[in-house]
Amino acid sequence: MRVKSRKFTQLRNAHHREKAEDYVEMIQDLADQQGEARLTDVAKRFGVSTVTAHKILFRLQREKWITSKPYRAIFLTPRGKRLAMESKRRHKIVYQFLKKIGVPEEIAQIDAEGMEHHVSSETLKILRRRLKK
Amino acid sequence: MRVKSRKFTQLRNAHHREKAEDYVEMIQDLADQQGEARLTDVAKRFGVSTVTAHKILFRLQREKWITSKPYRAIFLTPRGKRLAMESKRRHKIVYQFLKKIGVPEEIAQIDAEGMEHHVSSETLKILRRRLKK
DNA sequence: TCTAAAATTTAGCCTTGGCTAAACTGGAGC
DNA sequence: GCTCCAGTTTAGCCAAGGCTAAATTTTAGA
Ligand SMILES: [Mn+2]
Ligand SMILES: [Mn+2]
Ligand SMILES: [Mn+2]
Ligand SMILES: [Mn+2]
Repeated sequence: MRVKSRKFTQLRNAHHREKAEDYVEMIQDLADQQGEARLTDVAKRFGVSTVTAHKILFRLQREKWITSKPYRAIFLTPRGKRLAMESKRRHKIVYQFLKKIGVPEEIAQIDAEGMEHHVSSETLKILRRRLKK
Repeated sequence: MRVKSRKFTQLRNAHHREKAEDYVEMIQDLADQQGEARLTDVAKRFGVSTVTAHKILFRLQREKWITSKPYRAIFLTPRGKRLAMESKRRHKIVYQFLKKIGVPEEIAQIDAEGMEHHVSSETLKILRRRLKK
């Protein structure tokens, strides 16, 4: 009986992980594109205030996904790098799958940004297999 | 430039709508299955305390998705009924699509519970078309 | 070098959605 | 009709993630 509610519990957990996934992914992108990730750029790309971004980054530092010294750039920990790679891979597969079945690029981008966090590894495997065909 | 961040804004909006969608869907289910939706059953099915469910239902009432009198059952407004129907339809299509491409039932249930809220009407149309084939 | 602008941090506010403890109410059953 | 119990509500706590205003630090340019 209580098993019925498990999917909602997992949904709540997914939402807790979401911010971490999107942020480490973004930090990796910025490091690749600009050499380093700065708070201002992170905030700009997410469309939030620097204060909000700063608070989220503070939590991510506490949770050991990133490191940074006051007023300096942000770096991924090894653990953070791993999460970034996995997240980017998942993101790309979901996005490409959507495009493959005929979703317009812009819409695929929006949908993938949300869907990616709710795709299990089992489902991901199946999407990837379809993508290769 | 600021356009780049739109997908994240939409993601945040989707998360605000999520609880409303899942709750009205559940209220409709309970009404169908037990004649009426009671707070205790709603809380049980979501795996949260009655206090949490009560607070969420209070907000949904404020936002005119539901009505209820103190210590009484919960009812959907016309607007709430419409949202429940649309949500259930979207949920079903996503779930069935996942099963169709080979995702095991239990996993499809979990993934669909999260993914459904991030599937645009354009993507939904495409999933439905594939489902019919 | 010094100063002003830009970047970052801090303070303090709000809403949502979690929780436990405790109070209250309606109704079932004696 | 009364009692008591299950169901509901209220009070009060917490964390996350949104904001603006203000303080602080870094850095670029004259
Ligand atoms: Mn995302
Ligand atoms: Mn649903
Ligand atoms: Mn759902
Ligand atoms: Mn989500």
